[in-house]
Amino acid sequence: MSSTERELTTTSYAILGLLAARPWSTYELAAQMRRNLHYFWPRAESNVYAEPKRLVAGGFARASAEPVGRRRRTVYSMTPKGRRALRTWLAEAPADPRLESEALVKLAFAGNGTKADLLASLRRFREQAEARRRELRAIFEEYVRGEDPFPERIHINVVAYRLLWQTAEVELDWADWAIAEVGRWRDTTTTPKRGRLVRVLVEALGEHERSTF
Amino acid sequence: MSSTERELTTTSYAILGLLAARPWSTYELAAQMRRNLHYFWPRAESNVYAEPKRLVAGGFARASAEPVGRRRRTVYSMTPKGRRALRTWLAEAPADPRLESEALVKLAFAGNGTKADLLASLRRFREQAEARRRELRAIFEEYVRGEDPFPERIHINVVAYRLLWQTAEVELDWADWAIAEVGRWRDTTTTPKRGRLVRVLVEALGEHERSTF
DNA sequence: GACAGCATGTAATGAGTTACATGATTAA
DNA sequence: TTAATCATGTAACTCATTACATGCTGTC
Repeated sequence: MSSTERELTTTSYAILGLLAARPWSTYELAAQMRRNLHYFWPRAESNVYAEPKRLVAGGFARASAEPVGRRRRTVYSMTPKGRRALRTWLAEAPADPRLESEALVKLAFAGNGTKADLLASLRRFREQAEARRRELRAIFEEYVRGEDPFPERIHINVVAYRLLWQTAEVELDWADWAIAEVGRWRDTTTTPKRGRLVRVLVEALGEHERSTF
Repeated sequence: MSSTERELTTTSYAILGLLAARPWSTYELAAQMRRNLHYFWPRAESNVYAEPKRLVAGGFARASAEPVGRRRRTVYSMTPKGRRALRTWLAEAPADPRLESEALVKLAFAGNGTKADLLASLRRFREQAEARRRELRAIFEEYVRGEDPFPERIHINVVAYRLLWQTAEVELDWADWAIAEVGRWRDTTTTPKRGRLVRVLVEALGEHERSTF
């Protein structure tokens, strides 16, 4: 409890959250991060090896080394202090979400490149969204078939996955529309009829009015 | 062109993209990043002060110092090398997008906290989405009134903003639904009727089938 | 017995963040 | 003339990434 103790990061709490269910080896933690958290808290694997060490240093987790042949495998488990920290953190307001999309940056500055480049970038965006939707669908089907690995967490997972699914849907639909729209342009710098573009915005706003009021 | 030259990051290209339009002072760059890029490439302001220096070091931009009272103000502009680099980058495939949502991490591990905590977190998520929608609506209305500051970029901005808007909409709708759903739970750990939860997933899938096939 | 892929890490480096500092300008 | 806020940065720190390394295990 020294005052020099570092603050835990969201990544710390993500690991703690996993440890709250049961002890995990680092590799299992990495696999689990890749399978699920990766959609809303992506981190490189090496981080998943580093973070538990920090948790142990702070007294939030315990490490036990099991030999596997000539190598060691470290299995981490949670301490009461870790559990308290997790509970406290869950009561705090979440930070603002953060989206990083290189495809949108490229779109924003597309005027400095060719129309073909922009279309290729949008198509890539579309593929990424479609890949995500495919992965989510596979998970959904596990649930429908009753083969989900953590049935006691289904209520939480359904809520979370629903957002991810709908986001992927919106991105896909948008990508199709955007590709068609850009396809109508002469090039990336010539502005098409302003009236039509403004109408797109008004329609977007309008859909909302209908659905909320 | 020394081989020790560092690679440019997406942030570098974002700044280059702005410089492609005209010279900017660092403060203006920061303001512009805050106003627009922030939605899909959020960066701390200090970064916006550091990045142009790296661009200058690499020969991608030029800095000119203008005194303002006893202080200096640095104005950056683009070099031909910078313009070439930007064009080349636009032709490359965009990296995978990346979403970081602490609210979703808290949802994923909500079983370790109270229902009240989870609801508070979801409400915060909702507020964040609503704030974003409000900001976007204000920008939209500028366009509708014909008061947008860069009318020559309207075709690009309309495409980009439409995605941001629809994403905000989905998040809002989801948040409302999620708050209602969690409201029906006894607590964060008791699993409600599995059948109903699975139906939610099936319906999500179903909406898609209808709209695409 | 070799090869692919799974499992388990370490090291170096750097982009980005937070925190701090202070001059200029405007409104009250 | 304050006070607030706009404008303009610097410094320290660290989380996270990329790149590397190597043991284990099943299979052909």
